[in-house]
Amino acid sequence: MEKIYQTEEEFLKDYDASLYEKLSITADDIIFSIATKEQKNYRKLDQKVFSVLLIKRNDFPFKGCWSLPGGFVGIKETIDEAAKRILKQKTNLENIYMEQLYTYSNVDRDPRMRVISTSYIALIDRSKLKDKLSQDAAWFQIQYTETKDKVNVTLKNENEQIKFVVEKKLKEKTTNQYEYVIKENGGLAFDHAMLIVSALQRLKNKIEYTDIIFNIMPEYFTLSELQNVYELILNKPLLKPAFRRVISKKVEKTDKMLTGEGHRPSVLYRYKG
Amino acid sequence: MEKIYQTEEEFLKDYDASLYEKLSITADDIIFSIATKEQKNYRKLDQKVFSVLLIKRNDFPFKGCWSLPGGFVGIKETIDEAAKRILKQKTNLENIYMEQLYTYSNVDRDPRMRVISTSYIALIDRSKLKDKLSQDAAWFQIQYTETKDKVNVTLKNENEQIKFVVEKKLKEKTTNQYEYVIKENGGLAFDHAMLIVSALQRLKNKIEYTDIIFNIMPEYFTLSELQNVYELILNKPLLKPAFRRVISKKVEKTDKMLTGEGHRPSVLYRYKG
DNA sequence: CTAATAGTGTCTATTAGACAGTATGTT
DNA sequence: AACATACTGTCTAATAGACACTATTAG
Repeated sequence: MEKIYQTEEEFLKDYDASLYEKLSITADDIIFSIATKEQKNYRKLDQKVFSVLLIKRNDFPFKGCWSLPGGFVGIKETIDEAAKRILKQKTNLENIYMEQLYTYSNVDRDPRMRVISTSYIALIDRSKLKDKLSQDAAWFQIQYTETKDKVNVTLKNENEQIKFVVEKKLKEKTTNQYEYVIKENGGLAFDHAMLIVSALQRLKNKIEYTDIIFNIMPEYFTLSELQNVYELILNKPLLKPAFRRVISKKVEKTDKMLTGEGHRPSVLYRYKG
Repeated sequence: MEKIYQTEEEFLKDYDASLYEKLSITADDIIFSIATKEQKNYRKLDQKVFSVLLIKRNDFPFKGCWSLPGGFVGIKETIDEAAKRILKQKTNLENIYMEQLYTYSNVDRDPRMRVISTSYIALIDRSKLKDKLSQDAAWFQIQYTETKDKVNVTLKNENEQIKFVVEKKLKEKTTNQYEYVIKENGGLAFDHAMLIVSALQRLKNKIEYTDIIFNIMPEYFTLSELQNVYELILNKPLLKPAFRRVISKKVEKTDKMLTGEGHRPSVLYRYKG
């Protein structure tokens, strides 16, 4: 016969937490940053490069594959804390912009067992990155093309190239929400090709109506550099006068200049928080 | 000595899933809808009412308190499926607009044990609600006022009134993200006051740049009704000509009219998907 | 006729798109 | 000098804000 509890205290004392089936949860970080690639022509501006951090897996499953940095959430830890801990392990950085993206719960995401994964976007200003990356980690340049129903992504580092294709399926027309289905995963672990595309899309959207971009920029930057980063992430060219008009509300001039570039120097700006 | 695995298959066969500490996950639904309250003055338009569905808890913890509909996610079920199952249990509705909101993982959210909760927003067009609600469920009208750093919410049904206050703490200035901290929870279970405020904010944002509102509207509606719903959710009046100009891209005229209202009849429109 | 809402016209202010021009440091 | 980029001016098109007006029905 079931016992009738009169008070919450009494109930909690007897509560058997093992009654419910449990599962494991991981945090996966999609860490983006901007790097600078020097140009050979002394007159040309240095090119900006948009990249994501990947980890070479040292264990099964997917041993030897590249994957997003991730790990199990401890029993006394929030998912946010786990996401930050993983970021710190790989980059030795703290106080970095992070945002929860989505919680994925497909039953067969992980071949080992039932694992739910919450993904986080992190944006790193590389000038803060003083220490070396953890030795299993590497930056991969992101280049992508997008059509109405497909995203093609190429990730490159000095030695390797990963290409994958994700299909966009309209899930909800009222809100333009898509479901992303991996068509070719290019050897990436788990469903990480999909997580990267989701993160890219989120970043691309947010860049249009928030100031999120300043988290990936160094403290001082020229307006051309800033425009360049916008263009890289949005994947389309912007008109200079319009860009300057709009961005001028968000930034402030400093008395610093960027000189020695083989052409007219430019004023350095700063985010007007 | 640790065994060295040569193939993934071999590794998976031996993998002991119990090695990692596990936890439970619940799905919580924040179900919004619009109802119509008849006016006494025959000339006046019926008033729209914005509401959320709450459940009277029949078990500890928080026995007797109102809470959001929620429940544990099964081991063979995705969180999305759980969220839909819960919605169906309480409203007998399927194919309803649902969207994942956030995953909360504070260690002490639930007094019983470590529980992580993923919240979902659902929008219901009440004309689809043919069956009675489950007997522990009730609609509560939402009214709220908002300042720079606080949200005051009143939930009302025929017999009861729940008032709660949630503080807004700016978490990230670049993206205007807030952390919500419950100041008075008005007797709601768990951290549900906070979940309701988060969902309200998300809805309020999305209504401005998506067509999400049409999920809460019946198939045919007048532009005044639609404007009324916008105003209820945004909590601010809109100018009629501007509203009509903008909304005209999203809706189409039908040949139906709404008559018998004590004044000039109005054309019924439909969402132009 | 009147109350109440439906629906339109228009003026102005603001913002976005496009292009052409001028300015300036480095080699 | 010439190259490459910095930076500005201005015209036009599109959009948003504000207000006043006309139109139509039930009672």
